[in-house]
Amino acid sequence: MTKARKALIEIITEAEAPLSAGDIHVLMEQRYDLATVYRGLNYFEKQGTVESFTFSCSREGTERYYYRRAHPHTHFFHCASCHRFISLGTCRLQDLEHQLEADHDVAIQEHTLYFTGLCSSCRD
Amino acid sequence: MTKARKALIEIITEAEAPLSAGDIHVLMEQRYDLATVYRGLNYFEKQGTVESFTFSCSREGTERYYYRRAHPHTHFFHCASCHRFISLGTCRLQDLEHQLEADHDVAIQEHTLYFTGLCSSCRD
DNA sequence: TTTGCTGCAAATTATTTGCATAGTA
DNA sequence: TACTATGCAAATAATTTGCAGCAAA
Repeated sequence: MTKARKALIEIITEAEAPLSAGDIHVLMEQRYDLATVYRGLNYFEKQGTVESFTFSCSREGTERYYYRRAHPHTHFFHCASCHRFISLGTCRLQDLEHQLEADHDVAIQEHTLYFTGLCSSCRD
Repeated sequence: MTKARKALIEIITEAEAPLSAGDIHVLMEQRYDLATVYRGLNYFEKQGTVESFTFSCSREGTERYYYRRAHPHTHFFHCASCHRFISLGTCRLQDLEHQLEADHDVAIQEHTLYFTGLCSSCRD
């Protein structure tokens, strides 16, 4: 475990919302190369410590966002106005997943789910 | 409505699975420029005729996949072995969405959901 | 010492855009 | 005719990779 990876996983663990590679690079005060950030993210994702989803937002463009994996894992809501992510607590898709497996004869291993809309502050 | 857009929406409408811009370009036998395909896709997505999600697959890399919007809309399962998309019928997230709106005080406008795993042929 | 990580720079790839031309209403 | 889409080529931007040097075990 190198300094760069320690810093990386610490930042992800303490973040309350998913972060892009660029976000993390900035939070590290650019002490490590962007390529190092990407390699670290891929490493942790392969380990299963981190998971990610690709998200498009008019302001930020399309980027991959990374967050610490929990069990059961978490999904996020993205506010289209203030562009913040809000954690929606633990995943509630188990029942649906089992129904879909039965109905369509597939074995589901993973899913990606996120929501967009307006948060309470931006709705008013 | 131009020829290029007619061809584009016809291909998407007849496809049983989401297609990438590259897929569509090939299905058009490259009669139209890739830039034209992208512009057409953005046009139809803004119209609400088409929707899309960004999907990463080891074989294909990260690409945006487009499909015809239905009401209620559809989600897809992607087989990690044969790399085919399977439609999972109409969306069953309404109840969960309302629960989440109540629990987290947000107004959900959209969601993105897809599953990965093994299809029945590849599971054996 | 040996293996694997990092920095740097360059490559890759999906997607977008500027501009002149062609097509549509 | 007037407006908008298309083709082509170049630009963007996120992410990956080769290679040489450095750090960790």
